[in-house]
Amino acid sequence: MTDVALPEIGADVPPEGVSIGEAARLTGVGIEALRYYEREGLMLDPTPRDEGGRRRYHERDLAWIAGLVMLRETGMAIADIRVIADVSRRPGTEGERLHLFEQHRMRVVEQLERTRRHLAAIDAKIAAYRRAATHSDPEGTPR
Amino acid sequence: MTDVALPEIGADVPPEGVSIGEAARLTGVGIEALRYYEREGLMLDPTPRDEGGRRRYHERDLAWIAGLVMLRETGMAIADIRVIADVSRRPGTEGERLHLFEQHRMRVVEQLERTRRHLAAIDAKIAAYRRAATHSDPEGTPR
DNA sequence: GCTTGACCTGTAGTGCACTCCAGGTAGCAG
DNA sequence: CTGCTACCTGGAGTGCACTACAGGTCAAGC
Repeated sequence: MTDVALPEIGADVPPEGVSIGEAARLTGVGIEALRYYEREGLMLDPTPRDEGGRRRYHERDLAWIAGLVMLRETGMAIADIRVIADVSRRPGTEGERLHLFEQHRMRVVEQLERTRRHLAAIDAKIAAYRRAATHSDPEGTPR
Repeated sequence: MTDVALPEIGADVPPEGVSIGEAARLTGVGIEALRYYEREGLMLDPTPRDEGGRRRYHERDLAWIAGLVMLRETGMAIADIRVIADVSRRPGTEGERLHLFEQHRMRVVEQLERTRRHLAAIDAKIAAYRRAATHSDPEGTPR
């Protein structure tokens, strides 16, 4: 699993940019998905092309994609990410963007707490099975 | 918290059980999804019926459904839950079940860490936007 | 000059997890 | 008896996020 933090990719991106294949490798996203994201308007601008019409991803593009990954993996839908991309394209919308991120943050925190509770339940189940395994305990054995 | 093995619903379930509508309300799952889960073999047994052929959910059924919700919300696929349901139906498979839960636990922990890192990234973005908002800082402003 | 590989576009297909629908039954209120 | 509501079945439909494919271009290596 590629470790994609945020703005930084952790690899040197040449000033002429990288190919879509390289971008896929660096971000962990997959070529088809990168084109799909672009089609869906998730990129800030259409990715610039070389003379032959092939996409060239620059450092800021990769950083943005890392942000997309972050939003996707925290459960934001493509349509909602598009909203963020749309406002991010327009200057003077910093307050709006802040609001969107704050909103999303709340959902992520909620989700995190929920998952933590579920993890505790899993731990309880594991503990019960361990007890059942060691001193074969017919009562505490869960289904 | 009385029973460690079976998670609690937090409502009294009458001994004759509850209807599917009530079960949906209590578990938060939705009538169609409950029938779907049963069709897909996620329930331990086919839900018992009353004289008229309508499903009656008892406490242990609701507890099991709560477990399904927990597994689903931690990202386990229906097919994988079916595997758990299948082994849980067969006696003497406690070791196998333990293994399945331990495996899932690892994935959940990984997911949790990933989400925590994403949350930190979101916080960083929010902080940057806040800085940009207060003392209009053209450089540190993120996209 | 030919092949290979990576890329391109536009469109179709896939997998998953539900969700809806048509057409029917059972029990209860008025 | 007549609605009305909640439930039933089998099967079709939906929404989402990709993913695959057909048919083509282009640059580099042999």
